[in-house]
Order: sequence, then C-alpha cells, then structure tokens
Amino acid sequence: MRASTDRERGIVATTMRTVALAAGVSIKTVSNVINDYPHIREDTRQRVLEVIETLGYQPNLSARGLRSGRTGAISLVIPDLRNVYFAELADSVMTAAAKRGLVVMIEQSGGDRERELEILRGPRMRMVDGILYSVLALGQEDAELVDVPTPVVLLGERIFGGPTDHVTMKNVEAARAATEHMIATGRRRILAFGAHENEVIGSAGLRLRGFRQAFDAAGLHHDDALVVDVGNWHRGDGAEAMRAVLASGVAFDAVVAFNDAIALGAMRVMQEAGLRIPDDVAVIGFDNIEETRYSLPTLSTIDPGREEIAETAVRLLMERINGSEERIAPREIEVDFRVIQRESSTVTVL
Amino acid sequence: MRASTDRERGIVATTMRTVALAAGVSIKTVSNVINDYPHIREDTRQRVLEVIETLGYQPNLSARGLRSGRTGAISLVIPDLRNVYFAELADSVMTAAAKRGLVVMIEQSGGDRERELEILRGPRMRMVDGILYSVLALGQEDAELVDVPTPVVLLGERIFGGPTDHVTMKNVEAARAATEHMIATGRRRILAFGAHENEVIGSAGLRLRGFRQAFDAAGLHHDDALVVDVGNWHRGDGAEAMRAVLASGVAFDAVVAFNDAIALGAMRVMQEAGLRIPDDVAVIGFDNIEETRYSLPTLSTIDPGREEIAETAVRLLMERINGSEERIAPREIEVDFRVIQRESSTVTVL
DNA sequence: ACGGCGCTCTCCATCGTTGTAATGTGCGGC
DNA sequence: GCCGCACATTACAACGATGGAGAGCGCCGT
Repeated sequence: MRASTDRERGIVATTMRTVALAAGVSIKTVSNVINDYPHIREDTRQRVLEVIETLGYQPNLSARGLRSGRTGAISLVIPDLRNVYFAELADSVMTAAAKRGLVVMIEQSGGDRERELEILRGPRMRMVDGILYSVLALGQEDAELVDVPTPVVLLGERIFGGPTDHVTMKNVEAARAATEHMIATGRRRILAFGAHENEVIGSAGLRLRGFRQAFDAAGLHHDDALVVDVGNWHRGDGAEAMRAVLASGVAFDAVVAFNDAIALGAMRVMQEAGLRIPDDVAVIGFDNIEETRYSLPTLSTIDPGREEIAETAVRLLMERINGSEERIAPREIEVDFRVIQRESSTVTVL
Repeated sequence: MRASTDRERGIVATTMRTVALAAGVSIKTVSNVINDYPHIREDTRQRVLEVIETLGYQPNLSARGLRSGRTGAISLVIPDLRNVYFAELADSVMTAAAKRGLVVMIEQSGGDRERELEILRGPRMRMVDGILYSVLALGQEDAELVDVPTPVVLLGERIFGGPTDHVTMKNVEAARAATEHMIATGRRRILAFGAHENEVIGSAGLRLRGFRQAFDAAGLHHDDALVVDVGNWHRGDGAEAMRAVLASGVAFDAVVAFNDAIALGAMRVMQEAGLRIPDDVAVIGFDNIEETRYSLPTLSTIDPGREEIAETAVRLLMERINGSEERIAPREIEVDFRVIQRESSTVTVL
C-alpha cells in the first residue's frame, strides 16, 4: 500500500514559488526574507511577509535539510523513558534544545548493547544534526565505536576519555559526600546499596569508590558484608535486595543507595518489616527525582545537576555542530552536585 | 556563526551516486535495490548490496523526504514528560511506532493553551508524517482548530466528535467500576478526589460522572461535601488537597482519586496524620503507573490500557497517512480498562 | 526469421530550498 | 555627464533521492 501524496490528491502545497508569484518577486527574495538577509528594501520585506501570512506558507524542512545539510533536530538516546530519571533528563534536554530552536527525537535502547550500537549506526542518525548518547551497556572498551561522523556528546558514566565530548556528574565526590553525611550523623554500619561486583567505572563503580573514600578519610573500617549488589537499579530490584539483607540478619543503621528508585524500593520493604526511618535506619538516594519530595518519609538524595547536565550537553553539541570547535580535543565536563537533606536522614528528636 | 558543511570540510558523503559508480550501475538501480523493486537480477542486487555494505552507505533521509513527501517520523505532543503517565505513554507510543519503522519526535506543551496551538501550526509539524496529539488545555470549542493538513490522531479527554480520529479510555465506565469496587467493600463516605468544578468533559468531568453513576445505581446518596477539587493533578496538589480535607474535619472512609499521582500524594498526607490504609481509608487511583506497584501500601488503580491506546493510535495514524482511509469519517475508539485491586483497597482481616 | 513480450536497467525530470555569482538600480562625487 | 559603489534583486545550479517513461535484449511462438 503506497501513500497517496498531496500532489496526487490534487492538493498543491504552498511553496516559496507560490509566495514569490503572489508577491511579485523571485523565489530567492522570499528565501532572503525568511533568512533575514540584510539587503532587502523594507517595503519588499513587508509585502513578502504579508503574503506568507495570508497563504500560511511554511518552509519545507526536508528541502531545507537537503540543501543546507542541517535538519534542526537532535537525537537523544536513552535506555528507557519509564525510568523516571531518564524521563526527567529528557525533559531537561528538550527544554535546553527548544531554547535553541532544536527539536528532539528520542530513541530508547532498553539498555541493550546491540541496540545501542545499532541505533548509532542506523540511518535515522543521519536525520539529525547531532546525538546525545546516554549509554548503559557499552563500556570503556567500546569507546572507539562511538566515533561516528555525526557529532556526539556522551552522557553517563560508562565511557571516559573517549573520542567525543562527555558530560557527567561528580559521581565519586557525590557518593563520598552522601556517605560523609551519614557518618556525620553518627551512623557507622552503612549499606553501600547498589554496588555491581567488579565494576570499576560506571555509576556503580564510581559511587562505591566515593563511598569507600568517605570511610577511609574518617579513619573508619567498612564491613564488606554491607556492600550490597542490586541488579538493575529498578525499584523492584531495590525491594528484593533489601528483603535479602533483612533475611540475612546483617545489622545496619543507614543506607546509601546508588539511585532513588532502589532507595524507595528498599524503604518500602524496611517499613513493612517495622523499621522506622530515619530513627532505625537513615536513607539517602541519588538523582533527586520528583518523587523523593513526596515519599513517606521524604527521601534525602543527591541532586546530580540534571538541568545543568542537559544544558551543557546541548551547548557542547551545538558547538560541535557549528564546527567552530573543530580542532578542539574531546572535553570532559563534570557538573556540580548538591546533597539534599530530607526526612529520611534527619535525626528526629523524640 | 555558520555551520561548516561536510562538503566544506572536504568530507564527501557517500551517496547513491558513489554506490552506483562503484557497482557499475545507474543511480536508479541502486534506488531500486534499496526499495525492493521486483525486477532486478539477483547478481546485480547482490553486487549493489555488497557495495552498500562496504562503503557504509546510508540514504539521506532529507532527500528521500523531499522527493517522496514522507519522512518516516511522527510527532507526539504531550503536556509534560515528568508526569509519569505521559512518560509511560510516550514509551508505549515509541514501541508501537518502532514496530512500523517510525521514529518519534516528542514535543512538550506544558499544558499551555497557546503552546498547544502553536505547536500544531509550527513548521516542525511539516517535518513529520502525522501527529499524535494529547491535549490538555484545548477544549471542545477548539475542535475545528485541530483540522490541519497533516493527519492527526487525538488522545485524551478534551475533545470528542472532532474532525480527527480519537482514541481514549472508557472514563465514565472505569470511574464507575472503581467506585462500585469501593461501595462493594462497604465504604459509603467516599471522596471524589480530583473533580474540577463545572467541567463536563475532560478526564475530571467524565470520571466524576462515572463516580456519581455508581452511587445512583446503588440507590445511595452522595454527599457533595465529599467532592474535592484538586488543582493540577500533580502529586503535590493531591497532598495539599488532602491536607485541606483533613483540616475541614469532613468524615470519609474511602478515596476514589482521579489519577495515581494525587492518590499517592493524598496517601502520604493521610499516613502522616495517622490514618491507616486501607483500614481507616481505602484508596484507589487511576492510570496504573509503575509506582503503584511499589508504594506503601500498594495502590489499587484503574489500568487504562495504555499500550492498547498507543498501539491503536499509531495504527489509525498510519492508516490516515497511507491514505487508504481517505474518505472514512473520524473514528472514536474507546479501549478497555481493568480494575486492579491492591493493598490500598483490600479488607485486611485483623 | 521476425514480431512481440517481459524482464532489467537507464535517462530525465522533479521535489523545495539555498549558495554563488551576476545583474540591475540609484546616488554621490568629480 | 559619466564612473564607481553600495544596495536590492535575480538566474542558475546544486543538495540526494525517486517516479515515470522508455531502451536494450533475450526468448518464445509462428
């Protein structure tokens, strides 16, 4: 089944040609008016603009894209929109892009390695001027694969020092600050909740490193039994891992969760088990998703500077697209974080 | 600052021309191979495919779009990705679109009337083959404005019987079923939580209608003091509205919340106030967002058939785009819902 | 042996826009 | 009165792909 085009239906699109005819000028003059070419007589400009208004003319972006090599669209590749952190990131990216007149195409990879690569190589990527690439399955060893003709800005914690610009949060420092916050309020048996065995970089690896730094700096020993692996960092994984911890009988008085979703999942399980938060167990998460302001209790967390990450990433991407940064080496940018203290880690005075 | 094009940088893109030259055929033959034109000798096809592979050729989608009038992209207009319901809807839409080889551009309207109209009229809409339009601020009186040249499928509850196809859930029936569920478990003083004064259609109006039908059908009277207006249906609005209800001293034993976010916000406030759920107050929401499976207690809700809505909407849109449904009158489709019973409305045996 | 047919492939025009270069105007200066 | 220059506008050729028409050629039937 073929599409019937407008033309076949007898509908003729209004193009620059139509406008030019109606305004009694050449097509190029119409183009010049639209593109703010300086040398146009004021009355000509007005006349053209009026005709454009009357006919409701709108430029054909495919044609413009073909001719100019720019589409005005960027692509955002993320694992999964259902993950609130990525939905909020997408929101921030779209806002930053809109400011620059760009539109955003979102592609979900599902955190699948093959799909992450496939997306990057697919013809869709030729439809956009640049790519924001938030990758979950690729790793440092794949760095070279990210070197494609289209400008790419990498997000996240999987690849460092790759061939492209990279924007990320201060994972180590943030995890250390979160842990120090717990230590400062007198907690000692603190779960490192969300570790991934043998991961050195990646969010899990970096956050665990920061976590350990806090203990080392305080001259305290950390019991390895308190390092908890939490599968995929979804809420359900957090719940499940916490159930296992409780069943194991390990004693603990605080949780540094490596993202908010697993913190919330764990909180639920602890509350079901009759633990009081923060009295029995203090909790802090990572990401500052909206829900942390409304959970019971409200969840202390690390604000990773989502908006700044998005804004910076879009800016770097635009610079690459505009080519002015042609010869500049790949840039690594770490944006600032904040520790946000809420009920889940506040010492309540009884 | 102008973009330096690939050409200026001395990079020559591989086009069909390159491929044709290398394979020793005409450009059109390459095109024919790519588009599965039937009459091609097998060895020619193979040769062309090999060259395509070797050179890593990828079609220029702007050119194809210009020539064929189709871009292979559709647009999804929603109020806000940070709203979990819409993020999940976007996910479902993208999945349905991907199945058909389409890519999705997301536009956020912020639920702002002017912006909703502006998006529809903007030149970006000419970059896509069709639009899924989930509208929050427009109303029935704007129905005609949605009649644009690009195919549109409307989502949501703001406009019925408009000039385009429309996919929505069974709001009235679902709200009635939710309310009947509460009545069946012995609740009588039930909050209609999320009403909007004077709204007749729109989610709030329809759900309130279903709510009232349940009471009428059971031969019960419903106290108007139990109809609660809840601003914008964000979590914070739910919390705030519930605080006001508690402060007013009105007695109630159940809440039918018109979406999950305000249900969760209200639950939190009730729990802070020492009310037990479901023992003192039973709660049911609307939307079946992921979080309802993990809240404490888990939240009963209405599953609105999100995936089916997305799948149907994309299908209808494709039919319109393909033009085979040219003369068919606008279609109104209501997909089925399910009542999902969880802890928040279960009678616990003490 | 030749006309005709069906398969394969090519030629040409075209989609709507913009960059480049060239042309056409009006004005001031000498 | 003519030249030069700045401004204003236009002609033309691309960008890369596809639709349509038609050309070559092998094979069949007569």
